[in-house]
Amino acid sequence: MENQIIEGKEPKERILNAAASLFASKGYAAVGVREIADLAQVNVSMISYYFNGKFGILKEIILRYFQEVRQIYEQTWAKNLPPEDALRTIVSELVNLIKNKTIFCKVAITEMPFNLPEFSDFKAEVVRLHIDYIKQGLKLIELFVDDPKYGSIITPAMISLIFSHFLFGPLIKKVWSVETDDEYYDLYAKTISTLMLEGIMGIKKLIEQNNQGEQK
Amino acid sequence: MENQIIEGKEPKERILNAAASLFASKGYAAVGVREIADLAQVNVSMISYYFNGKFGILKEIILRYFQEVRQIYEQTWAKNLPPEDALRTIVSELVNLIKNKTIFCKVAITEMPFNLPEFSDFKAEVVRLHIDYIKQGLKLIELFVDDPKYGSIITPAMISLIFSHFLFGPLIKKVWSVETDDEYYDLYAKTISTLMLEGIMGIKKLIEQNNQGEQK
DNA sequence: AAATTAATCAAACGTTCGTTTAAATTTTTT
DNA sequence: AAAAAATTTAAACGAACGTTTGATTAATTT
Repeated sequence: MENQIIEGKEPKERILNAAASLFASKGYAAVGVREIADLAQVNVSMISYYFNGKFGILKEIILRYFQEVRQIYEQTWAKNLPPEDALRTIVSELVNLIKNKTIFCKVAITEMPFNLPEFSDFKAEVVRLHIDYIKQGLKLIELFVDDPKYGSIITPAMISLIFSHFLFGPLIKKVWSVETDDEYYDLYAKTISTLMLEGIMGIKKLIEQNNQGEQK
Repeated sequence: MENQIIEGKEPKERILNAAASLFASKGYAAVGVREIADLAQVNVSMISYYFNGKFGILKEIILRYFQEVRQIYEQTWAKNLPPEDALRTIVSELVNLIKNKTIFCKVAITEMPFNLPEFSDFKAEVVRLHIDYIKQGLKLIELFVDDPKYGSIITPAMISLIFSHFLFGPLIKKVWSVETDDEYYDLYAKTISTLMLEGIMGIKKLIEQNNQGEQK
């Protein structure tokens, strides 16, 4: 992930892209505003001018991420697909989103587990803002396995599966090198969705076996 | 994740625990040494005395994590289990490790995607140090699906599955609340390993179907 | 008990942090 | 063309950063 000088475009977009690149590489808190300004080739006070401060950049990135994800969900629901196809489509579209906007998505997802004070409030607000389609996503899982306990396990699992290559892939890269072209990401999406679906079917079977065991 | 004042024990352990708690909550870079010292009830210069500085704490945490994981792998190989049982055991043991040492494991795993300069060298060294059992872990996946492309997808997927509840669970908690007792984590381990195994079997089938398709 | 080592402490160091301020410059509007 | 608005700039602010330093205290060794 090279931190190339961000050229062209408007200063605001340059700041956003520079910051995203740096946040994805080092994490939000480890990046200073002067570093962002240098990379974006702007004056440091422009960060306050355009984004009301450093945190404003992070907010913008995360809002954009959630907006993109929302769009994918909404477009998939609009197709009225059967559950399996819906899940495959969502996974495929999400992988595509992450592939095309790796940096933005990585920033959003890697800041999720942290509870910085100012960030907590914002995170709660974003979840509230998007709660409708998050719930619809959960309902999709419930079409397969209708039990909150399993749902609460499977939903985070699905998120992390989709992101797994982008978060942990580089670490494993030390062991082998695989060409990550478009074909790879197609295979990735197919593999992840297969893993999800077959896994969920296996869990469903497990539950049914347990229920039969309990009826005897 | 409450940042309780860390009492008792030796100062060194108190610093370690305080730091781990704060790193897990906010990320390494967002935590200052004075905050750690306050929480651990020590003088700030003791961080340099005992750990040679802030980064030394992070190194210690990550080394301990990898050591624990290594132990799990080694104990599992020593049992000479069939592949399915081996995978289930590893998942179950890893989930248990993370449950019991959530904070330490979370710190280790959430810093993985970042490339802080001093951290990159250390990360590369840790991977080199543990490369033998990392490779054995990859071989376990290859017993199911013997193709580097799939292996390079499935292995990060397995890591992220195991951690999914601990990273993204709190976010989903806004939607529903589930009692996370010991029974929950047993179910979690069983669900994750089932999802993995059934998913891998599904991918295996997919590959075989593709190979049959290519032979015609 | 005295000497040595280890642990703890307060203060300081040099640097960096994000934000603010007011002036200068550029762009847009009248 | 002049006025207003927007953008950019350099400098400064107050705070925080991680580490170092040397003194003090406590623990261990002789």
